[in-house]
Amino acid sequence: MENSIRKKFETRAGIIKSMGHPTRLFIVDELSRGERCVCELTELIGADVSTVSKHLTILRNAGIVQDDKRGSQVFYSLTVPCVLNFFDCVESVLKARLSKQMDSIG
Amino acid sequence: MENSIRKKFETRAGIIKSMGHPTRLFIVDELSRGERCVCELTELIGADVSTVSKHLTILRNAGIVQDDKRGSQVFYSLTVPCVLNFFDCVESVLKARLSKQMDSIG
DNA sequence: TGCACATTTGACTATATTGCCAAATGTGCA
DNA sequence: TGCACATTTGGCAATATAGTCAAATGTGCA
Repeated sequence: MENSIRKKFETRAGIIKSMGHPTRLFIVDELSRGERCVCELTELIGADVSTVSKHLTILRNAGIVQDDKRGSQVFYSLTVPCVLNFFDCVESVLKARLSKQMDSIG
Repeated sequence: MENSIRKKFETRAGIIKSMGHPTRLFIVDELSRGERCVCELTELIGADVSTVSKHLTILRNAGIVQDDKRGSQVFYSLTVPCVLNFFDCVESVLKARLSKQMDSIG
């Protein structure tokens, strides 16, 4: 694969990869219903704040979320709504997976 | 996070994660133009066949691609066309990232 | 059967990711 | 200033992932 092509796919894969983690996908899902501060997300996820913060950093670096510091809190929100389409497609994949399973059982 | 919720996001993140690798994203892109055998993909990617085969296994297990063995060759194709929407959204994210950069430069 | 070709699998090393704790940083307020 | 709270960062151990080579498997054909 030519180098500029490889770079192109590295950049794009990086964006997708940032959502390829259960906690981060949960965050995206949660932010689809509005902005949330780190403390709210931490409460919902039930992990260490530092862990949540790092996941948010990964999503921010990818460009999936943006942060808004207000007072001592930091509110995160989605930068681009289209990431929600991922969920629909993932459901299609799951559906296709199931019908394949059915076929194999007969 | 409750256990059934965690599992739900693990399953879905796994599907997304399978596309979060440059080579695998390239494969998805290439398959959007029709089925390809392992040898063709290997040629295009320029990596070891075994590496390509393993990437294809990951995509197959995720449910993104399906294989069709014909003779001594194995042809891969997309199971669900909607994964191509990912590309459009990724471009939006890149665009948003760029305009943010512009803003920060002023 | 035996050979050429296509693909997968196993074993291994190198590298990357994750999560936790502790410490640092930043903010508002008494 | 000093304290409480929110968040980020650094360091570290456990785990997961990626790539390579060698070997195994499967197919078609002479």
